[in-house]
Amino acid sequence: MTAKLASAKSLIDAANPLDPATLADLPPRERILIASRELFYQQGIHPVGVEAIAEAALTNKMTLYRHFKSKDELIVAHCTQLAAEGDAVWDRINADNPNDPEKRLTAWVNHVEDVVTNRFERGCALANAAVELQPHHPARVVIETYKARKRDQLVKLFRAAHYKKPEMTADEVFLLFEGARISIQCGGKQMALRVVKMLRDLLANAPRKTPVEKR
Amino acid sequence: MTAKLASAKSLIDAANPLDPATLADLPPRERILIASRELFYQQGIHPVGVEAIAEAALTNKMTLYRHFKSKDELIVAHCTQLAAEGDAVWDRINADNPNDPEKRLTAWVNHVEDVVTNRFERGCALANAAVELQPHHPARVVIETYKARKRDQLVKLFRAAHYKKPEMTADEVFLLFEGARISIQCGGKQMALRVVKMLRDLLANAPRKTPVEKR
DNA sequence: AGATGATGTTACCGATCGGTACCTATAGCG
DNA sequence: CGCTATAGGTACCGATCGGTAACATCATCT
Repeated sequence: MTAKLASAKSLIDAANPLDPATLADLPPRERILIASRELFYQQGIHPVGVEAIAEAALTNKMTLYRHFKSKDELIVAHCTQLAAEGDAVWDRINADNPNDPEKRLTAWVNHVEDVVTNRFERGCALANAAVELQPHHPARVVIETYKARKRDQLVKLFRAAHYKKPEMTADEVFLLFEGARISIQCGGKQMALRVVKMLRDLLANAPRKTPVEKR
Repeated sequence: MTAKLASAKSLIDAANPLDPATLADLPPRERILIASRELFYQQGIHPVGVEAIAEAALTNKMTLYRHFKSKDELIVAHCTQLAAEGDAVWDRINADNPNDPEKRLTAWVNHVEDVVTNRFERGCALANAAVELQPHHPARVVIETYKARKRDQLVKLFRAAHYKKPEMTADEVFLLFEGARISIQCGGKQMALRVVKMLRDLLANAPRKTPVEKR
């Protein structure tokens, strides 16, 4: 058990989502999506068969195909679910820090710290899916619009915080985060951890229109 | 044809590597590795069968298995080849700019510009492979040592150029590049292009031990 | 010419894949 | 009770996968 327990309030539940007790009372479609998220993330999309997903979801292949016309459609639903969860994290950051771009930014960095330290040993599930899926796969547009939305949200936040170059700063922050998550899988766990300090330095030192009072 | 022709001297040949005339006089093992590089990059590793590789290499499955004991061993050789090619690019940058860390840095950024603009629509082939392969796959260590070597080479270069924080600056540059390449596949082509300006700004503005004269 | 080793060709194996047909069991509801 | 819709179970299909056996072909070297 390397992860510190209760290190910081996390924005994502960490209980084993494949625990039978956790799944028991959920409808089949939700169980299938939970199982997909777990298996796809751990093993990738192509190596995981629909039968394995059905078993992990405590059901069978026929029920799976009653809810999803094909594996490709399941993949789209899976990516849509991941995007919705990412949006929910962002919404919660905003709701917890109403009308305060400054605190929202630091809350987002804290979330990044949580992500690269305690969770997601295989990086960003949506980026991984984009790597595995051909450019014409219908799930790709879900991923691309999600990533574009994340970047735009960061731009607006930096603009609200009166940074001089909100687009530029958002792009830097965005790319550093993406780079850190892909590097986790390329052995750069230590480097991925250093991204948190980089982000905090960047937020503190990037030029602003009006200087911010020290806290 | 969007790519500018002869935009800048590229460090990588761009001729179609699967052209029969290109392959004709090469020994089977090299043809197989060339075909693997192309097919694995365009379609990913898992979706590409050994038969398809053999056909693209103008040979057959038996000859492939005479040179590689298994598909996994071929994958390892494929990743080793990619790492060697990446090292060759770096060596050439160094050889073209002897004993001049400053010019080496700008040459490296020019290479990055070439990569994100004219080539590699599917990002870094080694990072993609890491995404597809399970953590225990023997090719993963090849990828991880390569990525660590790249980062260390950047650190040494920034140290030679008398940057105040060579590790920190190298990490930033490395993560920005990695983030840009993974973002290419997530629809962020435009953002990936902006990474060049970020890198040039970063090189120009990161603190140094001794200021550099204007050119 | 003869021998040798690498390569090309075809056919095949067992396993697994995505997807479907068919039937049973169960739960809600009148 | 009986009706209906959903879910579980089993068996199966055609296609493809990684990998192998056996044989034909070819170039090379002595």
